[in-house]
Parts: sequence; structure tokens; C-alpha cells
Amino acid sequence: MSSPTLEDVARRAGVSTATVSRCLNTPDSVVPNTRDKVLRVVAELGYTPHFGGRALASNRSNTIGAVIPTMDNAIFATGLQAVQETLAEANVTLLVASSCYDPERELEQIRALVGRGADGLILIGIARTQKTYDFLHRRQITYVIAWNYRSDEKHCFAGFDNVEAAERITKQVIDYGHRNIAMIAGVTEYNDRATDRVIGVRNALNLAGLAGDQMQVVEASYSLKKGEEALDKILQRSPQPTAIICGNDVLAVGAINKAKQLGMRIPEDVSITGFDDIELAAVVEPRLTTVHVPHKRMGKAAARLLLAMRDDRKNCHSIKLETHTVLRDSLGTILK
Amino acid sequence: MSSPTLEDVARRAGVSTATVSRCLNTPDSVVPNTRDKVLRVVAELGYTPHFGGRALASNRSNTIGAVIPTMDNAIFATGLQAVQETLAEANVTLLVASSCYDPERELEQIRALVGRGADGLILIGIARTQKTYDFLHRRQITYVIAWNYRSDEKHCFAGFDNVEAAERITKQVIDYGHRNIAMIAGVTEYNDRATDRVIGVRNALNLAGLAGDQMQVVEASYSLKKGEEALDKILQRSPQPTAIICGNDVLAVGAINKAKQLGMRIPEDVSITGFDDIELAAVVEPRLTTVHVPHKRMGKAAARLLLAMRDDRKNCHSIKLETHTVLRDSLGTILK
DNA sequence: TAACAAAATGCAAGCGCTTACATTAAATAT
DNA sequence: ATATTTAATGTAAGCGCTTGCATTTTGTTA
Repeated sequence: MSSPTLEDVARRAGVSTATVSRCLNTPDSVVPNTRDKVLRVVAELGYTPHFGGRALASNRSNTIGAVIPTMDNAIFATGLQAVQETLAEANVTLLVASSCYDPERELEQIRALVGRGADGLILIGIARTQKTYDFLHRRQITYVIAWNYRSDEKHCFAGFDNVEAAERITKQVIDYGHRNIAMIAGVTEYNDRATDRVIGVRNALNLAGLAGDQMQVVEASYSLKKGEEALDKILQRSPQPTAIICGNDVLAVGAINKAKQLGMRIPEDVSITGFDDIELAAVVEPRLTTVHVPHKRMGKAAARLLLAMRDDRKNCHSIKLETHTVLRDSLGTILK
Repeated sequence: MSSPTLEDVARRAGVSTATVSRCLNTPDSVVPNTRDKVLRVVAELGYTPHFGGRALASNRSNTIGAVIPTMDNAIFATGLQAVQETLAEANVTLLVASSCYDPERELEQIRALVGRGADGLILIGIARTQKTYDFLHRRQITYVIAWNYRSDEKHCFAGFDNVEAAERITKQVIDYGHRNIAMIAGVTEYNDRATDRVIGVRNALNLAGLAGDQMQVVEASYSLKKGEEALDKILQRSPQPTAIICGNDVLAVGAINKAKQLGMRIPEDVSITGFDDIELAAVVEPRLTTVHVPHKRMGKAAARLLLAMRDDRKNCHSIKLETHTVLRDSLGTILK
């Protein structure tokens, strides 16, 4: 039932618990002879240090936590996988919790992870309650923000500029001749990435003299079905847009499906673009023109950053990752 | 720097540490008046119990671990999300590690999670080294096996019968008139799910008098690209099969893509079926006929089971989830 | 070989929490 | 009102580990 303890090892090896502990943590401070003897017993007993005891005594856990909106979203799952791999190389374990896009719940989960001694946290995006930030700062928690980037010294980022990326793809759409553009956005409440993407689209429109502030925006939560519904809503208004920019690929694919069901041709009758470049984007027909986000590299970067900050709290060099537009088939030209 | 401790709370609330502990763990054993007072202080101080202390004193970590092949696969990500949500309701945290389909690595990760005091483990499938099972048993680790099911009392399952499901869809393919059937399977080495699916297809073929043992099987790792390559390999042989059964949806979609590139019509020129029913399956054109697996329900079931077993180790009632074939457009009839 | 410095090891005090058990307060019976 | 039961709270002993400091061993120097 009960696992062997440090003391069991010590007794059996005929040394003190301190020596055993040192064999495990600072092997160089123990004479080889003793060390071998101890390690042999460790192997013999199949001893594994008790994490709780260790955390309690050393105030360090070799654990980092990630609180993501949901794993049930390829972009986070992919990123998290990269985080996990990077962390595993450094013998650090990953604690995962999901907030389900609810700020209260995020704080709850952050509390739980900190309570279990996470040495650092990976958080998604910037938008969270002041209460959460207060907690983070009061407790001096090391954290990095992923999936967004700001040139803001207050936080440490490993992300990309959502505004910029949205501006870029919108400009592309405009360059293709579109003048009447609508947007299916992700839910912007409590979601800075979704919000930034809307801002980016509006910016680009304004810059081209197209009254971005009057652009039709329909918000939809992350699912194919909601994307379909959103398209319906957009089509009710006339004149109908010639291009629909979507806040993420899932919504875009939903919109494409619906459009096809309605007998519309893409991109001849309407152009549709996405954001994220998940696997789906290259498979749907027509293949989706979208913003490529390097999710794996981002996960790796976030993990590395956190590892570095763990050793030196102030060692915070935010990383800005670059995105680019992938031109595929769902965006077409408007001939004047 | 240092977080408030139980004692800080106790002092400030003017009670003993025991009372504070009880307020947090067994609130009913404290009179409401006292409880409110204590909880107010807890909130005031932003107190979070220290995991290490708790684990040490109670010999329970309120943590369960999951070792999955990779999160970068929608089926596991989806399932894991359900696990996490179910666990969170019980105030249990989820530790995640990935084995990358490598048995040695799986053992390593299991060791790490157990070392960190996981009260139980969720493991994927049955195939693992004897060494791993020895470790699990010697340490009397509570674990449940997900994504597969056997009527085998040795383990505790929360999964489905891969053989049966593969038999079912194969029978469907045969019923549609196909006689020359090939398979693109996932990598079967160290992967009982992939192996079982091949067995199921062969069984059904044999049962229909179609020499399942001679069926052409090409193995491919989990990616669209490998699915495409596998299709190429299959088409080299003649006579070409009229139906290709794939071990998972990703391979199936890869095969569909390639077939379309080659100018083949699906299902007129060749039928293709998948397995898993991920989101992609309903989006690809033609929509994929596949085996629906209730990943979310499976995750939830696995978590519940583990939670139950935590309280009573012997309380192991394996759960068999049902799958069914979803008929969509990628499987067509052969007219005789 | 004695005297001393340096290296290795042991001792023991916690780290923050839970939980038997002891004590006190409240509720009920007499 | 008092004795007795029951509920609420307090006391204090660890849980397994790390680590500062004391002690012992080993190595060095004169």
C-alpha cells in the first residue's frame, strides 16, 4: 500500500535521511561510495520521492500550469502539446485546467494551480478581471501570456499581434476588389483575441476609406453550427457582402457549408476567409484562405520563456511570433 | 512573496487551524456562524490551501493523471476536455502527459505522474510493456483504460469495442455490394486500437467469405499526408479495390483528398470510410461515412470511474460505450 | 605525528496541512 | 436546576522532505 519513504531508504542504506536527500538533489555533495550505495537502495525499493513532502520542504514544485479556454479547440490542443513536450524535456510536469471562456472560472483554476505549487503559469490572452491580476501580482506569480502580443512591458508575452494579422488579411480582401465586407466574429466578450481581430478588420477598412465602423459584424461562438447561423443572419441584409471575413476557421467553415447548402458558389458568389489555419482549413472545399498562426512554435516559445523566468524571475523577454496570410481558394477577385 | 497559510487565517479569524481546515473540507461540521467568519477571512486574504501540505497530511492529492499519446489529435483532446470538466466538478486537478505513442516514454510519464501523487491514472488502450504493468501493480496504482474495451476483469475499462465497431462498418460496406476491399490502417505497433480495427475488418470479411486474411492493408501514421501516400500505394495494385476502409478519419480524409486530386469520384469510383467521427468528417467533401465514437462521453465516463475507484479501490465497473456507423456520402452502392 | 582546514555526514527543526483525541459549549433529559 | 448526551472547537502529533548548523571524518601541512 504505502510507498517507501526517504527514511526507509536511509535506514536500509545505513545513512541519514539528509544524505539520501542529497544523493537525489545534489549528488556531487556526496562521496561516490555513499552515493552508489544509496542509489542502489533507491532502485531496489523503487523509491519515488513524495511530491507533497518535497514541495512543502523546498517550496518548489517543478510544475507549471496552463489555463486555457478549452482543449476542445485544435489551436489550444496543438499549442499545449508543444508546451508539454518542451516542459517534459526539462522534467517539468504540466498541469492543465480549462476556463471555458469564463473569467470567474479562470481565476478559480488559477487559484487551484497556484495552490498546488505551480512554479509558473501559461495564460491565454490578456482579458481577465482585475481581481485575477491582483491575485497574480499579490502572489508574485510568474506567468506568460500566449496567443496575443502587445508591446507592453507590464506582461510577458509569447504570442502574435491579432490586430495586425486581421488588418493584413482584410487588406488582402480589399486588394482583391471587395468593397462590401462583413464579418463573422468570435464572441468578443472577455476575449481579447476575438476583439482584436474585429478591430484589425475595422482598421483596415477605415484605412481604405470603407467605413469600418459601419461594417456588419455578427458574433458567434466557436462551432460550425454557429458559423452557419451567422451566415444566415448576414445574408438577410442587403446589399449582401461580397466577402465575409471570419474570426476563426471553424466559423469560416460553417459559413462555407451554409453557403454551399444555399447554392452559392465560393468564391464566385461570396468570398470567405478564416483565421488560425487549422487542419480543417486545407481540407474544406473550397480550401480556405486564412491567417496562419504558428501554434506549435508559440507553445514551445511560451514554455521556454516560462522555464527561463523560473530561474530568473526578471528574465522576461516577450516573444512576438509572426503570422501570415495563406492564400487558398475561398477568396476570389472582384472584377470592376 | 509568501502566501497566507492556514495559520494566518486561523489567527485572523480567532479560531484554531483545525476549525479553518474543517471549514474548507467538511463545512457541515462547523457551526454556520463560525464558518461564515472564517470564510470571510479566507476571501479577504485570498487564501489558497497549499497542495503539498494537504497531500502530505491527508495522503491524498486530489489529482489524477492522464497519459495520452498526443493532445494533437482531436479525439484525445476532446476526450481530455471532458475528463477535465468532470474532474473539476469534484475539485480534482488533471495532470497531463503525452507518450507520443512510445511505450518507454509512457512508463516514464506514468512514473512522473505517480511521483507527483496522482490518485489515479487514465491510460489509453491496453498495449503497454509488462514492465509498465508491473509498476502499476506493485504500486497498486488505480487506473482506468480508455478508448478500448474488453470483457476482461483484469483491468477497468471506459471504452468501446474497436473490433466490433470495425466489423460493423465493414459489414455495411459489404452490404453495399463491395467485394474488393482494402484498408488504410493506423500504425498497429504498440497500438491495440489500430490493431483491433484491422482485426475487425478481417473478421467481417471472413464472415462474408471474402478472405480477410488476404486483404491489402497499408499502415500509415496519423496525418493527412500519410493518408494520401497510403492511397497511392493501394492504387498501385490491381484490381483496384472499390472500397477503402480507413483506421481513422484523418487517414480517410487524406485518402479522399488524394483520390480527388487523381480525378477519381467518390463514391462512384471508390468508396472510402473513416473511424472516429471527428468534426472534419462532416465537413470534407464528400461527407465521410464513419464510425461515431462518443469521445466526450467516454472522457466523462473514465473520469467518473476513476473518481469512484478513488473512494473504493474495488469499485470497478467497466463501462462499455456504444459506437455506431454514421452513413454519409463517401460510401456508395455497387450495383451488380 | 600533531594541528588544523576542508569535506562529508548527521541532527533536528520546520514547511502547511489534516485528524485523532481532549476539551468546552450547547442541547436535552431528568 | 442539575445531570447527561451531543455538537463544536481546540490541541498537538505527525505526513515526507529539505536544509542550516553541528559533528565527524578525511586530507593537508608543518
